[in-house]
Amino acid sequence: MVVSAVFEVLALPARQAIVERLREGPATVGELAGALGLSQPLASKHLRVLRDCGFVSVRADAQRRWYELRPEPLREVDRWLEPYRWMWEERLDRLGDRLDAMARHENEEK
Amino acid sequence: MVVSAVFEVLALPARQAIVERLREGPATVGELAGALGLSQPLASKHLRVLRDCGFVSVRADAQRRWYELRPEPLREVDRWLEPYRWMWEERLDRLGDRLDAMARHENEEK
DNA sequence: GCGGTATATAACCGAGGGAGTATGCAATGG
DNA sequence: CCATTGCATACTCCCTCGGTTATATACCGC
Repeated sequence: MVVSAVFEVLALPARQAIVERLREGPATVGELAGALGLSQPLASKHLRVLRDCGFVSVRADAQRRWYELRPEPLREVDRWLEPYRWMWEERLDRLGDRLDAMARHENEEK
Repeated sequence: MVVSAVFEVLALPARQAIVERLREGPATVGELAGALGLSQPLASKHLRVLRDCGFVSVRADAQRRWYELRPEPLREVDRWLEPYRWMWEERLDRLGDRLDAMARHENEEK
């Protein structure tokens, strides 16, 4: 999965809203459509895109489909962002601090 | 600046490539176009979009225009990502044992 | 000045994709 | 069984936007 595809998915406010709503927990198509003011087919279409990109997983329950948020695509964005963080995290503005951060990262990875 | 607009900018591989190239330091339009295989007008148009969204700033030097990466939009993405990080980061030790255990349980179910 | 360079912008075109409508289909519960 | 519910898909319309071409503007060296 290329990260630009992830950005493309999030570029649409409707899809971003779905992702944000799913942070609260799994939801069905009808719930999402109702909460976000989308028609049911449109919600289904967006969810299809989200599913194809790994943003969500589906679980069937009778006629209902429970969509759940998956971490991987957002994690990819997080990783893509990594080499830019020095631009706003002032703890790294000195060379010594960079090494310090690397050491901390090692520890955090357990 | 809405974060979905930031995502929209990065959704295009060409613009994402410009951003990545500018991580190495400022560059002129011609340099960027040459390095990324874009026509000059296209590079200018993408840079216009990037400028309108605060991704880059420009400095005039004779006929040259030096474009430089600005942190703010990417920082916005970083902030937007914040409430999702618990999904893949294990650093929940500060939230108490109960939440920590719940998160671990979630991960193991995958 | 004049040619050459570097960039921005306008005009135009074509494809892609978001949104609506209609339909198909499976599972449900009465 | 049959009407209803919940969802997915096909089809269509149409507008946005990426990309090319052409042109305008500003600045340099000579």
